[in-house]
Amino acid sequence: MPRAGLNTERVVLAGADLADEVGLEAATLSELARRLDVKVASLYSHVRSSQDLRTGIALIALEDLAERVAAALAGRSRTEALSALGHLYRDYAREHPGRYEATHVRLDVETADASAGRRISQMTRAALRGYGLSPTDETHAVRLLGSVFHGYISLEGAGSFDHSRPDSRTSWLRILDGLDAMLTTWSRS
Amino acid sequence: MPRAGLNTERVVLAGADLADEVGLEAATLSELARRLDVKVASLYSHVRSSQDLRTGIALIALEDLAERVAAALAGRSRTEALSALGHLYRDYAREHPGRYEATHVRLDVETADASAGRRISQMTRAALRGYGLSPTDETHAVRLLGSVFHGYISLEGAGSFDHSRPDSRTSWLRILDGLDAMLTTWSRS
DNA sequence: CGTGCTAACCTATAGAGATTAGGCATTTGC
DNA sequence: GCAAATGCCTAATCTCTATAGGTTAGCACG
Repeated sequence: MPRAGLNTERVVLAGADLADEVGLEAATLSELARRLDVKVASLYSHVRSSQDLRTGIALIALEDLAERVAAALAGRSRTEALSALGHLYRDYAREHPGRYEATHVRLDVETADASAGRRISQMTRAALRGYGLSPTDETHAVRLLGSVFHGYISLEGAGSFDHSRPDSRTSWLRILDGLDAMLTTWSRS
Repeated sequence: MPRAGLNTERVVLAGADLADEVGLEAATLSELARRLDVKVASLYSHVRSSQDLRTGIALIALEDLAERVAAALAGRSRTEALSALGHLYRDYAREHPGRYEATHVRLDVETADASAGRRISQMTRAALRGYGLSPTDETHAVRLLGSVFHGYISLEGAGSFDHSRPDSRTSWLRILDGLDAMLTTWSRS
């Protein structure tokens, strides 16, 4: 009988696509095997465990994001950079909900250090340089932005803003605007 | 043989305690049954499903939070109210990580409407009244605060701020301060 | 061409959790 | 002290994860 011709990369990519379709939680090895038309045990030649699959998806997603962040920040600073970042994350989460979810699974320290996550936070920090913050405030700002982006996208994804006016996009624009004003003020305090 | 004397409330409460200990994910009916010294099937007399258990934990947590929010906001407004809210959520998440996690599981519309969640958002809105925002901006502000609180606590819980300076509490204070300044500015725009 | 290695895939097995069906025993209300 | 309701049980079935160990496709090289 013919082989499926899998390897680790293809399995993880298929896992990422599956996660985008059905959610990270429901992206099980069993379902993945079904889609790849292969027995479950066969997948263990390519990934160590289901947790390992999730980690792989997270690493893919972080690479994706790092690439997009780099493109979005090129030639932009302050207001423009902030806005670009905000839209970028929100769009990515809508386009690839499973991958985005994977972005927030807990990674062990070495894996996290070796991931594209570091690059992303460095780029974010660089993008904030235009606000002229102190190094400490720059750290606070990176944490703040991470929190707002993650929090908003997570609540929006959970449907928290579905049943009230105004629509979510309006709030998002207003919030990005507010963050810009806030960072502008910070540089003077 | 003597009975354990369970009912729905006790089961859900034990589930909440278990979730605080081992995390919501790991708070399974099997483990719960073990702790209550009862067979798994017996729990189905009290909860419909493991999803139903999680929903129950979420409702308990929202009630808890509503109570604390009411106490924290009494006699406070603007800066003080905002700060009280921020510390309240962060403390609750540290004290009851499993219950806090449950707070963000997706509830169906009717359940969510009947929960203490509505009360919480109404109280939050009322607490912001002191900033003199337009009704629309008040909505944006409630969404912003929800996002920052949820996002920060979630990232902090995932260990994202563990391996860099300054410590997390310092950022939290700075962020609450920044939000206060931002809302103050909003009222004039 | 054929020998043989390696990677890809398989069967079989086992344990954990969720869920349902159906039965027995303990309480509780009268 | 009896009937009904309640609390708990055994047993069976699914699904998913994981491991052990066996088979074969397909290439690399003589």
